[in-house]
Amino acid sequence: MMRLYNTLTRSEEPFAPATHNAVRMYTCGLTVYARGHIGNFRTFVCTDVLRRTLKYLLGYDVKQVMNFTDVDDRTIAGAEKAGMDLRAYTDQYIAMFREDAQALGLEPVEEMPRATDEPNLAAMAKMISMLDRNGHTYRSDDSIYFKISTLPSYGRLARLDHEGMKPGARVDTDSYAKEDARDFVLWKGHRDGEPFWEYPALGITAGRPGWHLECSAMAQRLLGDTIDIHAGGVDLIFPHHENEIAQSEGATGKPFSRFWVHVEYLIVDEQKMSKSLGNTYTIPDVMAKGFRPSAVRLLLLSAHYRKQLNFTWDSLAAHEESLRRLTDFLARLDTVAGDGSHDAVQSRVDDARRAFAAAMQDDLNTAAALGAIFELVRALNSSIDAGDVGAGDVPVIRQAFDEFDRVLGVISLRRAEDARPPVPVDEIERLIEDRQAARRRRDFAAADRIRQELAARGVLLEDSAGGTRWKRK
RNA sequence: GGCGCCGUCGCCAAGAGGUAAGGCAGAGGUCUGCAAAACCUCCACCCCCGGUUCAAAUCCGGGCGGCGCCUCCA
Repeated sequence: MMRLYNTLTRSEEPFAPATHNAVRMYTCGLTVYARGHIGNFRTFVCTDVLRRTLKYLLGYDVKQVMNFTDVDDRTIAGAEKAGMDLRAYTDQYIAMFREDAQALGLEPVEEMPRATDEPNLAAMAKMISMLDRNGHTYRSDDSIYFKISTLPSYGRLARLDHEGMKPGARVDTDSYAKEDARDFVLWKGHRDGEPFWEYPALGITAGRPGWHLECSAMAQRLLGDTIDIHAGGVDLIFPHHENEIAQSEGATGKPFSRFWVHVEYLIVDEQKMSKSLGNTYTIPDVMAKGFRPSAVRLLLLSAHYRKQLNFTWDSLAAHEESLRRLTDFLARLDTVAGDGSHDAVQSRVDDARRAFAAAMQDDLNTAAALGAIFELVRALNSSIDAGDVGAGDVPVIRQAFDEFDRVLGVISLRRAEDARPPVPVDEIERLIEDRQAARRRRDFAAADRIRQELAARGVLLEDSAGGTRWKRK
């Protein structure tokens, strides 16, 4: 059974879904007022690996919801500034998210709801009316607030004591009128020029949803009252997730999420990467510097998800190299010539599979899992050199790597990139032919020239006994 | 003022009582027309000081240093 750290209890706990074999998982997605940066994507890559571990390693069915926040102060301000309709404005960033998600090999999740989709707004309105009925709300200045004092368990996730945040704590200076500074808004009263919705039958006058409400409502609508895992970045623990719990549990009286999983920050130059600090890099930024998304994915998985990871260009370059080691090894399997199969190889592969699975089940220890893979690579490279690997072993080895990669999703990603080299494949193949002819007539100057020209265009050639292979730089 | 995390080789990073995985970089070697790849060898008393223990990178106490949350934020 997998062990997973639960922020709610601040400890690792054995994880299994509450019902049957199906995991219901919600991930807080992106607010679509700008292109997501690789810090945002750290969370999404980690939750993707969690999802894949649950699915492919543990055999659960996974139903995952990841939302887009497409109505809030920033999206509204951005749309206004751009002179665009809110929906059209946020569409752009959703499209970019999808591009980047694909580039990083994120497996599509089952649902990607937007806050402003009508069924979601209706669900939010319904949730407010449930909170009304349970006495958790009040109205002020056309807005609707959640009254924290009505919910004694408030602050349990973030471990905040109700009185604790006094001197030095910055107080929310929201211009909406609240009875208590710590109360939060469920529904913001309509202001000129802003989009609004209303549900008079439920006593909800013109306005728009507060940020926290959408996640509670959409999670409930699409996954049910109690879900198995709720995930997001550590920065969401407070106030976002705390408030989600207040809303959902205040409305239903049932526990909202059994596990809370939080991914630590990606930092850059020893500071958190965030849009407000202006130190962000996006996938296009990374590609413009000549790096590939697969290397970003590997970098993001190179450290445990609950530890801060300091992003540097040097470490991205290092991961480009280590990924190359992996793909070089897999390419080498094609050249294995010997016959038969070997027990020693099989058991070495089994050891690695066990180590990999154990690491992933140990609170998603991707760094240790990668260690197991690289140890296997060296052992098998060594065995190949010694002639101790036969053609009969190759499928077993490939199967193991397929298994690793279904979970980590990095090798297949790199292979997809490799399949689109900067020089057309038929041209590469023709040049290899030309070069082989030159080598046969021992015209090494001509052969080297061809290799250098291709290298300058981003394609490397490697000679071996079995022939010449090419790869992307 | 309150709460929390972290400090392991030049860089990245596992390990969480039994004597330091892995990747990148580096040095020497084998192989090769050359190059690349690959392999072999080399490359760490785990921030400091105390304590507990037969045994501590791992536990406890105290320092020092870094980061984060309590405000919008993945």
